[in-house]
Amino acid sequence: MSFSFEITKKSSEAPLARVGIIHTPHGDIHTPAFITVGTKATVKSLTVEDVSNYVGAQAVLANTYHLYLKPGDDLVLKHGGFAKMMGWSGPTFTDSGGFQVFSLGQAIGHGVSKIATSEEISKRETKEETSNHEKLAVIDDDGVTFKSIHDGSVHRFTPERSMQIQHNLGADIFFAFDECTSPLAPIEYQKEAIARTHAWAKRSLDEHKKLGVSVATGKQQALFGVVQGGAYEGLRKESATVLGGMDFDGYGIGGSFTKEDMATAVKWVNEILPENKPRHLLGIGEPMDMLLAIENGVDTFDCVSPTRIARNGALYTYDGRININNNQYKNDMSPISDDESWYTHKYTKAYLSHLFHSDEMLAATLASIHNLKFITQLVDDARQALVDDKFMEFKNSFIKRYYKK
RNA sequence: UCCGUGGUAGCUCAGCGGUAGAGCAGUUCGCUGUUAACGAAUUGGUCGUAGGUUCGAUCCCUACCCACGGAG
Repeated sequence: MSFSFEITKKSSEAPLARVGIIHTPHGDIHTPAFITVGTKATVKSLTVEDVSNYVGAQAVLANTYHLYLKPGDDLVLKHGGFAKMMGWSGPTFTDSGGFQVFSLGQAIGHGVSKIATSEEISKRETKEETSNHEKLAVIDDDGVTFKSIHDGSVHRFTPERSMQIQHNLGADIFFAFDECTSPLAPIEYQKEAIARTHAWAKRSLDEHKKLGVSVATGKQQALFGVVQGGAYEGLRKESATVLGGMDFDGYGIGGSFTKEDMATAVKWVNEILPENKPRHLLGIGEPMDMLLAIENGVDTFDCVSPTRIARNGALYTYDGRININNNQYKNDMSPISDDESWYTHKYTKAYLSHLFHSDEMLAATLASIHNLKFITQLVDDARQALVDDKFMEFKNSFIKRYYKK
């Protein structure tokens, strides 16, 4: 089976929202779907059985930069791709390394997130000057020079190189090499950056066509272009128009956003992108953000948040986020999750609290299973609500309960 | 019984004439295409007890109590 996308239902309530199926050589993805992140070919602290049986994940996303450095894409290739290496038989994605352009470049050392509040953006000058940290990613028009996070060795990524590595990694769906910009970058810089990203998109596409099927899997891979443009309407629309005109199999919506109106930026883009191709919102995974994005036509998501905050003791619940490390849970005999069908129903909050306070590895595992299940289930439920023409009701009741203060 | 060393935050310890600090633990917050089992903030102490010297003692002196080591 090769790659294709079919829309099985358009929402009667929101003009951009839809339900669909992404067909890949390794199975179908029912959309909207949350894609679990496994950066280094592992969903941190979980086995693939946890990921499929307890989380119910449909697909896994790994990272080009990290696997290229360790263990090396040649070694991943020897396994027949990263999915085989990690024992995952379902659909897979790889990110291109474009996010590391930001996270190891502008972001490093001064705690800038790709999502900034409008207040932070208005104070951008003061924040940008505090760059006493050496950048590990330096951009030029042809590509990016990275310094390894492991040993400082120098590595060169170009669109072509990213494609070659991703062909070795063998994901069903992979992304063009792009430049993820800082939300604090001024519009002049964002303009330069999307010009680069568009040129790199074309080069990515050309190289992918030249390479043919994945050497790792022998399967045809689907390439998604990545829309940039930050929080600027004109740039987002321009990027969607330019990339939408290229022959990609689908689209990633990447880059930085303003916290308060991410959904607006998604809407600008999705009104322009070809309707019949899937849209992946890169690196977004907070409940509210996802629901608004689904409403505005996003099909898939990936995000490190569920697993990262899990390892640090934060859990999603339908009544909002909790920190299981808090004193009140030491004696809380209620189950981690209320739903009896969830794996984490069998354990008490007091037990998980104990595991965290004792620095036990199982703490990360149970918390990660729980958070991934929560987020995956949320998107699955949203999909069902779309099918049932009850999306707005579903969204509003979830938000009312989750964000009540 | 004698000699020695030491008793400072819950723990391990630093400080040494001007009424105290660190790390960890504790408490709380933050993490959105993973440089993250990470980062940040913050609560804890009449410095073993009782005297003495001194303008002033956690610090110097004496006695006592406790712990550890050595001798017997």
